[in-house]
Amino acid sequence: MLVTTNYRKRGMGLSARTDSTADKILECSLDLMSEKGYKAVTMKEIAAAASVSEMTVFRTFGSKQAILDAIIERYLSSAPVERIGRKNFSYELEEDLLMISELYHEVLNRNRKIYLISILERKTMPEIHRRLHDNASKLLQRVTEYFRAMQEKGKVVPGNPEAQALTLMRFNYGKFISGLLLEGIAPAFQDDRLEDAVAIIAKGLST
Amino acid sequence: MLVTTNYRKRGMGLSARTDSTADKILECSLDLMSEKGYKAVTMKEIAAAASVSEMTVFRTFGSKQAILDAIIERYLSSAPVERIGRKNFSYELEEDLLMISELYHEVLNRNRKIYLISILERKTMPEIHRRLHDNASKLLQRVTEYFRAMQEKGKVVPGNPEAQALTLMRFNYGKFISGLLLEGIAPAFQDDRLEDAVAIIAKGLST
DNA sequence: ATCGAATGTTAGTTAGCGCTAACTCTAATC
DNA sequence: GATTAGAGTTAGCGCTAACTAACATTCGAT
Repeated sequence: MLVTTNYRKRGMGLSARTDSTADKILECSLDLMSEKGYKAVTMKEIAAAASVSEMTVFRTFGSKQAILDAIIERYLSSAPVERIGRKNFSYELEEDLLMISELYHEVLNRNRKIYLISILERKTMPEIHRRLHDNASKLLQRVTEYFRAMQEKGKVVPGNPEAQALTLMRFNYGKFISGLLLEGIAPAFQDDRLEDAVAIIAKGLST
Repeated sequence: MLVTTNYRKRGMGLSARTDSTADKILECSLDLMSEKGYKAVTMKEIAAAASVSEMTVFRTFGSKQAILDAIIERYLSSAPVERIGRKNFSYELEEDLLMISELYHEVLNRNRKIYLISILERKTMPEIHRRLHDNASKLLQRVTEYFRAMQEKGKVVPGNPEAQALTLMRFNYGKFISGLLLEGIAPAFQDDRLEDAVAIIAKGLST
């Protein structure tokens, strides 16, 4: 009851005061939770990581769950999928596919840690995962439309445009996730250029 | 000290008795841990899921960690990567890439739940993740060799063969993981044929 | 210099979890 | 029929984590 914590009070208000304490706590919590999962992170750990007393964490956010909520609200940016529109296409296949892929990786990387949390907590808090997925679906739709248009122009091989879009996007997703999950476990590949892979896929799709 | 649990005693012995109790516990633990992560699963839950008393779980495995160990030992099959050898290739590009992709998916799906655990616990127990990764690396090596050979035959476009192999494998990985993580969250795509995507990639790689 | 807000410190409470102990029940084996 | 192994029941120990309360300290703005 009346759990209007300090954080909420400020968060709702005109605020915009620096409040680096809450920031630090959020960032450290994001780091920890994306590594070990919500349940496995303790308030003590969070406090220590943020170089703050445990009490401060409770005073600032009120509860552990509230921290996660704040993280989502703050860091899960409804990515710039909108930036892909007809206007941006050059209708040069390879060029466009590279642009799309780069944008997708930008989105994925921006939400890197959120993605990890969403994977770890996909069963306990499916909303997070669903929100990210919805975003990806929108992007897939746009790319599908693009392929449909390109087929009409005779610049892309006939076929189910959604399947074509999926081929491209799944490659990109696979590249992203494998990199994400292998961080600190295996060394990254050298000479791992996105352009090369996109060129292969573009060639496979061109007429 | 002297923690030779019942399980170990039996596991080491000539055993092979049905022992459906231990089996049930292991299976249910695998399900639960692959959904929520090791830490978030309780012994009570496991016992309930296996329709067994909590004591039985402790008597059978001795500890929670021992259950995870048993799961790994039992279910993490060092996959049939070996089944890909020069012998199996037809050196018809599309045909071979499909065969490779199907095999890869078979391996991934066999270890489905283990994969999930390895993702969830990649920071707390990196060995699991590393073992799976090593396996994938071997497969990647074989595929890389294949592309090198095909380049020599003039059947594949010149270029870094590892990059070419990565393009194929990452697509497959992306397809697998997205399906895995979206289980129960989003509906699967209809008309989602592996052959179509492989055909695109094969075309992109062919001379 | 004073006041007040933000933070620290300390000492709890509560609840759940991993795990143990001791006893009971059941059913197949000898 | 007695033995025994597998499983259940109950009680509880020790610990840790989330969270609370009360008091102390710091420090910048007035």
